[in-house]
Amino acid sequence: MQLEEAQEKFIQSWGTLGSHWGINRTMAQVHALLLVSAHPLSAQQIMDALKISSGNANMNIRALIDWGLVFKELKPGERKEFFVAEKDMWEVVRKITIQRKKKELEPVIRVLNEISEVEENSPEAEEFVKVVEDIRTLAQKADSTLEGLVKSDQKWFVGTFLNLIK
Amino acid sequence: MQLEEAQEKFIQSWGTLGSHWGINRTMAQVHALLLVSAHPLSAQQIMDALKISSGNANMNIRALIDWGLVFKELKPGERKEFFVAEKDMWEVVRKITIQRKKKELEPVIRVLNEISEVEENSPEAEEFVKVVEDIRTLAQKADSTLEGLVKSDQKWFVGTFLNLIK
DNA sequence: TTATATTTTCAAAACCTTTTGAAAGAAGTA
DNA sequence: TACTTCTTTCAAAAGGTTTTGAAAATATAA
Repeated sequence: MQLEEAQEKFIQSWGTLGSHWGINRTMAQVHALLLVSAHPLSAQQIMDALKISSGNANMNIRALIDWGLVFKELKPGERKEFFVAEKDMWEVVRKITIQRKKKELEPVIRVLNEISEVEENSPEAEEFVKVVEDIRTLAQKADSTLEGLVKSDQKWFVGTFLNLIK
Repeated sequence: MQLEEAQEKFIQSWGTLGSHWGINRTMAQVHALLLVSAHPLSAQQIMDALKISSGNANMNIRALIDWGLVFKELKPGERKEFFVAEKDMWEVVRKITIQRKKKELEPVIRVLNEISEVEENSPEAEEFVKVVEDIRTLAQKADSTLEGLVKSDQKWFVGTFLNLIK
């Protein structure tokens, strides 16, 4: 397979994966493009490569920067900005985990805490509390696990931790 | 807080979480409704409770059954079908993991395997292969981890495993 | 068989998210 | 200052997904 074809496939595939992961398709494609680029790219180059508008490019580049997945790079003498991707995949996983934990898991845990204080004055209410407590336990465990993952380093995770689970 | 208000909040919250997890909002709400119902519900009761159409209810109930998150229950003497949710949260997590692994992770791994066979006849191609290999390693580790999670039982996971990561 | 209850299908409508591109803004240059 | 280049904004358009509800299909009972 030739390089260009492989890059194309990678960008498409990463875009699809991203769209299942709270990262929109284009955002993931921009990230993929920067991942496989040997050099930093300008907004214009990204627009051309992915055939997207300036507004779209700008919006998604900014979002990627917010997530910490892409960095600005200024070249001396050049007015325009260039962009590079975070290439350490462990960092990428960590940063996506941080965002999703904050946006998804934490709000649910807050609601679960709230509603587990329902008055247990009927069999239905007792049953309800049981279900909610069960979910809350699991959600808090998941939260700790992700917190641990975010804090751990890759060597330990891949080297030690994964051997335990298999 | 009163039971009804708490149930309402739970259903909304579960719906929001679901929509970030490859389960559409209504599908997650149906699941939530069944989770907090003390008794099996008919399609009509689900339609009334969530104020959704018959088509919508039917479609999402069927999807939940496909995922193994909801079961049909037939009552003697009753023509209509009743539905109950899988209430073991560990099973719920397992079943969602199975689906998402199959639909998202596995296809990406297939593409990564394919494109890592690109001809390494330039520095760009070598760089590309390095990035792809890196991702492939992580993806395969993630796959093993999830496979392990799917096969492990909750007691071990929550009791032993989680203490290691904190 | 016919009548009735229930489930399923699917095209159209509603809804939500993403993308576009023109215009405005910002920043450097002459 | 005015000019050029690049970035950002945002209302409208496009695109995608979900929902509706009438009609068709299915199942049971009489």
